[in-house]
Amino acid sequence: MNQFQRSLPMMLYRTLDSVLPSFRTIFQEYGITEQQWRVLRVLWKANGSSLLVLAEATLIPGPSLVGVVDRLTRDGLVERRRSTIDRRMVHISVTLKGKSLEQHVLPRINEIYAELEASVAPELWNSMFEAMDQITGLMAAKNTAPRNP
Amino acid sequence: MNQFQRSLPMMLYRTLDSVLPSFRTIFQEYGITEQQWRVLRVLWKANGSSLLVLAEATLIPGPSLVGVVDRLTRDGLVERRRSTIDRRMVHISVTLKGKSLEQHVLPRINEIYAELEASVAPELWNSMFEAMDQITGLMAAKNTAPRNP
DNA sequence: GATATTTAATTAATATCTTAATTAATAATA
DNA sequence: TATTATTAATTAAGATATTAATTAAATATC
Repeated sequence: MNQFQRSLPMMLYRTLDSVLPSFRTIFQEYGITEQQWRVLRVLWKANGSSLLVLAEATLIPGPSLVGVVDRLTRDGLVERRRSTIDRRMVHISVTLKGKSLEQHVLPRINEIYAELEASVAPELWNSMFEAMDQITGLMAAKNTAPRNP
Repeated sequence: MNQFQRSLPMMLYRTLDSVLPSFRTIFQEYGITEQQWRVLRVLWKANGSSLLVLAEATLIPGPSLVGVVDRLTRDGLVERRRSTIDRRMVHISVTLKGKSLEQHVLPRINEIYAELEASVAPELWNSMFEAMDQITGLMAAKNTAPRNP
């Protein structure tokens, strides 16, 4: 494989492409998308998060998140609530229906997490995470670099 | 950070999110998108590839690739050519305009590849790649598992 | 206290992804 | 050969990404 195929972005894309189908199979059983799962996954632990907080926690860009929450609302899984303290903010909370998915989906997903982790030697797995942490940290610092005033 | 944030998919997404902006800045200078870059990057080395081959090499799904090639054609960077041997196939080749981008874009991108690789200790970098290779290989095997006839 | 600046959410426009279905051509088989 | 199956490309429909602009509310500044 050539330089391009072994570049960091392509390696990351390829790895994602290889692992996502296993998760998607499960999401489809419950009629949700991968992005909807991510939103629910955060709300189960941090119900009532604002859209901005949700965007950061799910890595879903703001403009996309609006649509994701629209469809979750349409399907009766979450509710929008305008903040009374700061009326610019919108809090999202799960409905009973949205909450009830947790006990069904989460165990299945955790199972796959475990399978994946078990498929690589622990030191190798940890090295991979450490490398990604370093890269993410470095790039984040780069994008917060001092700017001309 | 909790279980979810440290899951493999989220780690991969986060890493991609951290490195892609550096590349996109460059692509924008030349008026191309990240996907268009990937197609051109392959064609520069393997001109005349079929759509199917391009899809595999770029990791762009077939239906998306049709649109990407449409816009590359619209912008005069590539051309479609129906195969005379097997008329189901379409060969894509770069125009002079598309070829000329190579010497401008490629060095800039390689520079970033080098910066990224230099930001992590070599053994750690290699471990990360090895881990991703293992995972990709394992999942690929899983999806090629024996099926009931 | 009026104006300017910043922030959270949203909209808009274009591009891409995902899944399923379709079309056209080739290959396989009775 | 006629039929069936397979393959390459495309279309279709809904969901998401990307970038820029907009709206409304809160803060800052004078």
